[in-house]
Amino acid sequence: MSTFTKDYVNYLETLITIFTVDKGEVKVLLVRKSDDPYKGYWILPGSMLKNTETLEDNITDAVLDQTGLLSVYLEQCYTFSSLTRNPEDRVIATSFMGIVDSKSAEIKREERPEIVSEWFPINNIPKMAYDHEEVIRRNVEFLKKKIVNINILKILFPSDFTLPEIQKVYEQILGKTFDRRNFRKKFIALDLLEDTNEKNIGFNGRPAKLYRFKDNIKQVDLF
Amino acid sequence: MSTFTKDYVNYLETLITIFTVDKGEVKVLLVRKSDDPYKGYWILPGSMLKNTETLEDNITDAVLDQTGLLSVYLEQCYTFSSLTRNPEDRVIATSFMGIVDSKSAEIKREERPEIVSEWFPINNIPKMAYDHEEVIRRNVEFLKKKIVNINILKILFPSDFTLPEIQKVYEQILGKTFDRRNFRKKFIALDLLEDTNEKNIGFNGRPAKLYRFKDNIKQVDLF
DNA sequence: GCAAAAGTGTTTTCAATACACCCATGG
DNA sequence: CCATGGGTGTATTGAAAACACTTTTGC
Repeated sequence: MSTFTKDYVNYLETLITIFTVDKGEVKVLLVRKSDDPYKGYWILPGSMLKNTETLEDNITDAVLDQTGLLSVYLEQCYTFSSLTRNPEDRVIATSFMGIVDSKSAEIKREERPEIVSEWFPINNIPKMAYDHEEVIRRNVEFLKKKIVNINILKILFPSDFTLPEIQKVYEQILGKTFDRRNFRKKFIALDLLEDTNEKNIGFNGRPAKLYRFKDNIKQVDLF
Repeated sequence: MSTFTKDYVNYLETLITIFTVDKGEVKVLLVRKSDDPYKGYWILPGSMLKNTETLEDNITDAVLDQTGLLSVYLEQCYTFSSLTRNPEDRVIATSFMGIVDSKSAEIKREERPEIVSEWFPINNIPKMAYDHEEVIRRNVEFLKKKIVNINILKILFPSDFTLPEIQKVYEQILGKTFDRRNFRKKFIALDLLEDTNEKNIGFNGRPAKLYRFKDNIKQVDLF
């Protein structure tokens, strides 16, 4: 560990793990690092905190700059302060969890082709720079606690969706499986859904019914 | 808002809300501020982070210095970055929640009479400096989520305790009441308790049975 | 018509709740 | 003996879990 240039912290950075659901898979958004150290490795979006901004302002701007995404749902997760997490300088990192629906994600990508970010399934994370793999792991744990909340589901599924889709998302994030009949029974009993009277055609097997969330739903926790 | 001396953060500080249970009451440990600004107001223990330490090391040392308490159970809660939270400089604060049993707390106080800290019931917090009242509020919310975990109970009640005592702690922290019979039934069904065959004599009414936690108990959540 | 995935209903089990009386101590 | 607080048992309710067959589509 090199000596630091002053007594108190040099830098505080933000990092964010943005989640989405793409074709039934839960994915996170990563950026490829183009310079040393860790050139070619992947990193989480984020930036150094300036004295004129809050952590939340900073990460909101960084997300727009580095991923093109606007209006991502944000929650602060954890602050990492290991002395060895950055080999060059003393950098503390505050991590956030972000949520965005896949349609918004796609639109932004088309508008900003220069962005070198990519979505990775949470079970198939590439080689990460610094301690970012640990940061992702902790943010996934954080999401596990939050996914029971209906608000996050509403962000992941702003438009029509099927019950099997939502069930698969729960199964990936919570790491367990549910009985289809019991899952449906419980979800419908919550009285959050509106039947669109449409079907999810074009796939194998019997088409699933499409639902959407009702407008004014109370804040409830599932599971 | 004054201008800052450089682009990146000047200071990162730690703050801790230490909880204990004293005669059935849930309390937090506060320190009286002896200099301006906010002279005479109360503050949370904590200190400025140096480049040679982690947040966790820093808060552990600060707790020992400022309160005399050793071996406090720690969990990081939240990082506060409002531009106006400190009127003198840009200071970011990472807050921790701490837990200590009342017997350890008392012993340390007797050994360190110069310490100017005091325990306050969580429903009767004095005038706090800076944004420390908000920090306490958020840390109490954090404790609410954690008190369901048996490990924290084991720290609060290392030695013999009665079921009505534990029930009262839950009621204070969660802010609701429980039926005595159902609380007891549920707690005993968890198979965490060992009957000491002793009674809590010297109080009004029928003496309560004294219990202790079994040695090798699995990690479970109540409620 | 067959493979693939979705929809549906019933029974059982267990935890949560509601509730009233008796017991042990201090004063 | 009485006030105070602690201990105990039962009945009800509701949610969770276990479980098998039928339906609709694509090919």
